[in-house]
Amino acid sequence: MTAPESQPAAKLGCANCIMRGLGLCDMLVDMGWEQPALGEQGKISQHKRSFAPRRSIFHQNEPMDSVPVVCEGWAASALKLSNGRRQILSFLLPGEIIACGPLFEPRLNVAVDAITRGCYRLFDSAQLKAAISVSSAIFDKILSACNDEKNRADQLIVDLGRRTAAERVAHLLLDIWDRLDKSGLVENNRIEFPLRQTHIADATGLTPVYVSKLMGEFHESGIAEISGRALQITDMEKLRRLAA
Amino acid sequence: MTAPESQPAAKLGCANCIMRGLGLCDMLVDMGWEQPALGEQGKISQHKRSFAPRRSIFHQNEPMDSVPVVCEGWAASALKLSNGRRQILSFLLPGEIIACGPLFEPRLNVAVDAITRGCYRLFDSAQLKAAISVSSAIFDKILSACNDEKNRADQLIVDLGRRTAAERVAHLLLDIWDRLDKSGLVENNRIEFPLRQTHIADATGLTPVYVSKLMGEFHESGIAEISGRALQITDMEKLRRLAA
DNA sequence: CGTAAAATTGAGCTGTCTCAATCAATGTGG
DNA sequence: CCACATTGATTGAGACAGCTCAATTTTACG
Repeated sequence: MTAPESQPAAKLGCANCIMRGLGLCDMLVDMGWEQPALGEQGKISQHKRSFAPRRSIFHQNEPMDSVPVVCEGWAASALKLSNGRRQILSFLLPGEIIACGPLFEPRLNVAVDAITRGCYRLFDSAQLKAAISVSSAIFDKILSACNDEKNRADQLIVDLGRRTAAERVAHLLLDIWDRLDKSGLVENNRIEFPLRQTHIADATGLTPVYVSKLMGEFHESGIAEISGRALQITDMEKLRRLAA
Repeated sequence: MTAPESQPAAKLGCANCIMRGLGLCDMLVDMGWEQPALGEQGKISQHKRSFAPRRSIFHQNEPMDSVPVVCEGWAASALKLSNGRRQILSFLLPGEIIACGPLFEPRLNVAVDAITRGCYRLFDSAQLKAAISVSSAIFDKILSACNDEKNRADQLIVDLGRRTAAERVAHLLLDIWDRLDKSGLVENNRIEFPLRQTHIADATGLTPVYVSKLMGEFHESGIAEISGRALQITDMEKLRRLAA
């Protein structure tokens, strides 16, 4: 399925990213990706595809020669084990690079699952690399995005290795909260929050059943609550203290 | 303390790395780091420092404007929590880059602790970046080293989130085994193995006490054994099966 | 409105931790 | 080269955080 695309939509047709001031799309616009220096026409070829909720978007180790970026909707990158278990590595919010891996090797090292409906774009790896070596601004932007990816991975490692279940969940909620906050998506102390408890469990190394119990406790003690498709943090200070 | 350095020692004075065919030092030699194109004199400035066993080498978030590389000895990169717990992110073997972080931000995002005695070198970040943008071979080598870092982090995340204690330990042993094997450092089915059980515990998110019990079981069932400063794998197939 | 997906609840179990004591190994100074 | 000091490993008893299984209710969605 290809989403309808009527107008140029802020050059890249990635209006959403630009609106939200996030990530790669607007970077490529800002950084002059249209310069003739960058190749024939100066265009970095990119395709737009949409995805349906709960569907698999990419399989683990799928061959891939471009860098995928979420434009709308939420997704998760994960690794899957032979016994059917999965570990979510990170939640992918609109505007975020799904994985930098394909810049350096010809495949995607993770699986990507859709959470909501949405769409993504593919930026050709070779052309991106060319752009990187031409513009030191693009170099910095893209590579520090990879670096952020690594830093978040490290944080998750500490969480899983050395924190209790409650701390991990608290951390996850705050992480997502803060990311959306930066894009001005907090309204009335609430954020859109389409994650199911299964997602939280797979991201924190816990069981859905136990996540349910923890969220129940969070609710009881007036810390935070998920309902509808939204998360409300009712006692931020307590939550931050909990996350240590 | 600065280690004595009598001869040029294979250009970079990093004979050990070169001998073992590992990592950054020999890359810089191979890739023509001496080309005049790379700057005044074409030299990437680098300093050599030694470290004592069990000492802290770098503190978390220490300001840093160069990329550190282990030349001799073993070290570990870790994150530390306020409650005194630590999570080891990776073990650093001779020739390996300690962290790519300083290429992209002016500080080291992790703590680094020595395991054995040894030494490391610092390569100036700015000069490295210049080298990267000049040579696409250096670009590929360094950035795919960062990419490997990320891939290993992802593996660790799955381990901590979705595997049992025994599986994690098995994985760790095999990981180190395979890395040393690639450098031809397996002799008589044994490798040098200077890790204490505390290190294994901090890397796997377990307790030293429990690691001791697991290693006891591994020994009992003829799978693997640590003694002296060496690891011997007595039933590789069983161990690999255990690691799933 | 009906069906599938998600959340909740309770009972019982187990993997891993804590605490504490002991023993072995390693390193240090006299 | 020995005696001591320090660091690391082992063992056992008991506790508990988080899991499994299974039944039930709630929510989401075509």
